[in-house]
Amino acid sequence: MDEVFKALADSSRRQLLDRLYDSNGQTLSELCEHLVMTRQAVTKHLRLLERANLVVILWHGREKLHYLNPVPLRQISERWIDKHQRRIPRALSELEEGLEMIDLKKA
Amino acid sequence: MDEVFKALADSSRRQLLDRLYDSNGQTLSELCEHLVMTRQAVTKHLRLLERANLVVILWHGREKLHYLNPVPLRQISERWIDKHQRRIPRALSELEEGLEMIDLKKA
DNA sequence: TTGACATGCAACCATTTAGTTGCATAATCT
DNA sequence: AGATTATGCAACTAAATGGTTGCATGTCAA
Repeated sequence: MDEVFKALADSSRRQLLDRLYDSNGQTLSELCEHLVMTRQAVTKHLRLLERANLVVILWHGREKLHYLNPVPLRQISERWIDKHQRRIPRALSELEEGLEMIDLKKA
Repeated sequence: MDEVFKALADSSRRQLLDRLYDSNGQTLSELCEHLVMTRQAVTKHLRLLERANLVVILWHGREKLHYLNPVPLRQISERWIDKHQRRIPRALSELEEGLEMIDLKKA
């Protein structure tokens, strides 16, 4: 799970995922086209995404095709994010309690 | 949104959020108790969480109380993660297409 | 009022990260 | 076969990150 969070931490990498979302199965060169950095930098980002299993690679001759794998995203949602999200009302009421407690002391 | 993803990238910080999930409104010292690093390191992590608005701080005398704020998590879910998650079936069929395309060429 | 406790601030350090440049290799096209 | 294209690999650099230590400050309690 750590690798997925780490992979998502960089906005260039999230951008790459977004570009694959728009058009899946792009080659490395295609992914580089609208980006400012060098191809080698993009390669490194994609390698991280691949390690985190967020992107799957298919070789087609000398071309490297990149496909999204949305499963790890579902996993971090299910295992972590949803848990915290479900507690929004409770967290807010606890914060309110905290505020009251402080004000009581002050009064 | 970037700050939230960055904040979540570190496992110590996710752990801190988990500890607040178990018991909201803890002081800095309390949060330090079961961790291996120094108080100052924890402070830095909490500062990042605060900047990302994942944690809200209430001062109570000399004590700093930390409360969860689950809203940013909901936001990154709504604005980013859900979008990608919703496309699981499509992403998988695109990957399949890719595989077929390659196999066709080979045959 | 003095001592203990909760926290902040600053300087420093090692590692990781995000990027670069330069060169090598392999597939494709003419 | 030769030129072009798609990619990989390695070495290097600057900046960010995660951690430390040492000392300062403010609050509480005896």
